[in-house]
Amino acid sequence: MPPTFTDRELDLMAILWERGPSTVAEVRARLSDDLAHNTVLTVLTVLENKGYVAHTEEGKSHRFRALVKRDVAGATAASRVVEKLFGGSTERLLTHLVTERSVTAAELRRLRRLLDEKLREVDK
Amino acid sequence: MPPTFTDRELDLMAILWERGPSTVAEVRARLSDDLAHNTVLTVLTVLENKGYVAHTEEGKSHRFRALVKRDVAGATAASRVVEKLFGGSTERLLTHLVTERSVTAAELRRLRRLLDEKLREVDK
DNA sequence: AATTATCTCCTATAACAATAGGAGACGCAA
DNA sequence: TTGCGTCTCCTATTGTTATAGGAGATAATT
Repeated sequence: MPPTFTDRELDLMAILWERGPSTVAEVRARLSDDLAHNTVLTVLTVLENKGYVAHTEEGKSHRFRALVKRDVAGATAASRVVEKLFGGSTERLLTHLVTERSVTAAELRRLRRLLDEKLREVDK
Repeated sequence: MPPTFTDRELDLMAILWERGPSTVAEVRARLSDDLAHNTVLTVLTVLENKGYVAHTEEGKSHRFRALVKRDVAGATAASRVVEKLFGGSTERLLTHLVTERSVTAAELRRLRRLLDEKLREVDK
């Protein structure tokens, strides 16, 4: 039931989330892989059938928009990663992200502030 | 090139990572879905063909072990989630995890310590 | 008006995912 | 020694993913 996407579907969804409602041509232009126009259209139609996007007519073409919010999809995906790849430990994923991926000092500081807030909330 | 798994494959890999080298029967016992013995065997064979697991004979049966380390697979998956679902921002995923998933006070504190270390390293 | 580019719609195909049955080997219990 | 359970091996089915060609409409271009 939670929204889940195949690799290619996710590529397209990412584009819709990033630049908002888009036509096939627009999506296709932003796509890193060079797919046929029809291929993109087909994938979008599949996503539509699954209820994850919808479209409105716009002249000759269709403008597709995401119906699922990125955070919702993100939460689902994050859960799965935590469960299956980090042994169910959110902390382990957090640690991984902080140590293995590049995070700027500013981001680290913001995150620390967030942790402080969280901790205050818990302690009280 | 990076190791990537289908849903079902990931279920099995998770078991191999958790309890180490296992026979089909052992994997099957730990599996939450009730799959036929042969189904499990087939998936393990597929994983073997892909080079992600290997097996050694053990009496009548085979003992399968993961060839890919969980962290490696985890890093790959985490990258993908960050790129496609959190707009490429590691910070956003971190924030999501801290605010939306249950993390204990102890974990928060450990994480804060980690951040402090990281920051000291950067500032210096 | 004729050509060209661009769309959707319908249809198709190859590859892979997911699941499992039956055959035959092999050890163990009765 | 005759089954019974368990195992791998081979094979198969159904569904989904990934990709796209051709037809026909329509808008833009010359």
